[in-house]
Amino acid sequence: MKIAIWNVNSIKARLEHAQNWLAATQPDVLMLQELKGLEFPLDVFKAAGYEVVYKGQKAYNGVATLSRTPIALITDQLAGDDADEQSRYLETDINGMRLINIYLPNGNPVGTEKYSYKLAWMDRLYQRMKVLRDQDIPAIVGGDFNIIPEARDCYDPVGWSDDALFRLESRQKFRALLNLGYTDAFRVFNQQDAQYSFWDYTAGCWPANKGLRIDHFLTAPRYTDRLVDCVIDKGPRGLEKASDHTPVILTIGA
DNA sequence: ATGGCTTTATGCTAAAGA
Repeated sequence: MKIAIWNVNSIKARLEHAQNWLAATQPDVLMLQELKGLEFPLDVFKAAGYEVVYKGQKAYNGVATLSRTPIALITDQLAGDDADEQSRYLETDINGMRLINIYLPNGNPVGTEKYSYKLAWMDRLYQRMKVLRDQDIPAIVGGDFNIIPEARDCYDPVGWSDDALFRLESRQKFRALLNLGYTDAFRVFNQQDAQYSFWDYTAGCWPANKGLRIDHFLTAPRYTDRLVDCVIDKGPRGLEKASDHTPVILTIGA
């Protein structure tokens, strides 16, 4: 079973890329982040053979989960803050698998309410992932975590040391998720430096491979045991009018 | 190098992203 994640930075702007990539890659599930709109082009993806559950938002955020088999929506709200109106969370059940699509807040600039929102959001995610673990509901959490886990996941770790994506406080909260028993699936298969999923649009970052690894899959032990592969597909980032993120693909066996 | 691009919006400059 192939499960993919991709921050498309506007589904409207990336519609053609997404269609072409789906047709070429044929994942069973695709979890999209940063739709950047209230509407979602359902018809296009239904015609391609995918069921869609999504939660949009005007201008910002937005997540969608596409599947070739039926999707049941568990919740589109991350527990812990009823006043949170940002569309960043989609928890679904697909064939008995709990799949959670997240767009974790960026958090910059540090020291603002954006940063405290990020940290609080990570605490809420921790609580949810703990509840699922304690209730023996194995989950796969995938998406744009906006977290650089380690120095080898960043082209300039010193320069990024006080950024909300890499500062110690953020990384500690990411490690706390792992220490619940979840695994950063990519690192099961690849120990190399400079394996990035995002490259800034500004001049030279993509050709110079100045990137970040911030799009992740965290797997509960039951799924970690079944991991077959986890790869970054750099292809889409090299296209004209690309998203600044590229897809990551998880393969899981029976 | 001080975001050097890219996207969206009760839009034509500002805000957000990472």
